[in-house]
Amino acid sequence: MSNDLLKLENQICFKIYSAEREITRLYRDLLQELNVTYPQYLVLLLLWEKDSLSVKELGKRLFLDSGTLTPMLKRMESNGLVERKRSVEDERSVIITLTEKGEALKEKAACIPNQLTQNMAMTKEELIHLSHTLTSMLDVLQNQSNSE
Amino acid sequence: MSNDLLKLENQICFKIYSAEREITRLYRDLLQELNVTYPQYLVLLLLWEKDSLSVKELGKRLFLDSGTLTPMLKRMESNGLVERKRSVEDERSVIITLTEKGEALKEKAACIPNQLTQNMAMTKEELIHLSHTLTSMLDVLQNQSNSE
DNA sequence: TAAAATTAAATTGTGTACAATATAAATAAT
DNA sequence: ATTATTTATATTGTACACAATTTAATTTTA
Repeated sequence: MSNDLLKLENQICFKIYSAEREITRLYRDLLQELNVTYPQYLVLLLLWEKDSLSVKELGKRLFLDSGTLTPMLKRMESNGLVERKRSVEDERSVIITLTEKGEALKEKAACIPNQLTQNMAMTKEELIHLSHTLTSMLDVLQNQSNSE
Repeated sequence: MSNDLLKLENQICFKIYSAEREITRLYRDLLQELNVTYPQYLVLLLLWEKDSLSVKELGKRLFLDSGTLTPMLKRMESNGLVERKRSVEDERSVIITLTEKGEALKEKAACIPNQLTQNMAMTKEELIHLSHTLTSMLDVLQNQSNSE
């Protein structure tokens, strides 16, 4: 393999690593008013779409385990955004539901995607192509980690 | 703006967030033998290229501040990979240099980019295009954060 | 040159991530 | 039905990441 290609791949990984932090920073600014972090916002997005999800379901959708989710959901609970209740049918499961305050944040958050897209300053074509590239990359990477 | 576009942008940010973690996981597996993390590997890459860099210089290249670097470099020091010494010319600066052990890891790490590229399973054309897209995105985002 | 401003690291505190392990509930197997 | 296995969370410990503040050294400025 050419040295150029090795360097290129190194650069791409570093760029993805850097891009993730830049995007998190963008969201941090926009989410400051809502007093939530980007991962917490991701949880809210799922709950706004369909309230009442188990920790397991959230973890499956966000690719996060209970070691990350449990303390995060407890923080969201103590901030009054969600409630955590053991499922009646299956006492192993914990069901997360939105409080009124958590539900109400949806309106406040409505402007965020718009602002973010403006900050990213990419054409629709670029966005679509990038999305496709990342999807095929994730398909490969996530299948690797699931089939271990 | 169309709702599709808003959703698309949401998805892209989440994909970048997910891709970063998948790549970190790939590196975690490959770097396990070297007993370093991906951010530590990034520091080593810079030092292997040019030994003796200040914390400030490392932070500038990696977009990390002393709050992240100081404890990380201390861990690398206690693992015997680098040395930390106050600069003689400017006592505010701390200069990081490789130990023999840190220098020796370079050989062991030689196979990593190759293995990683195989795992990413992308064509050279895709890699180049992705690199360009991320570069222009980072140019915009990082200039925003620097010009605040 | 003495005071003010700037700079480079370090420190403190909060919030992810994740490996490894523990715990308790549900399901499968004998 | 009892035991074994699996499953869903929780816990523990390590390592980033970053905002905010502190400390000490260097420059700038009055």
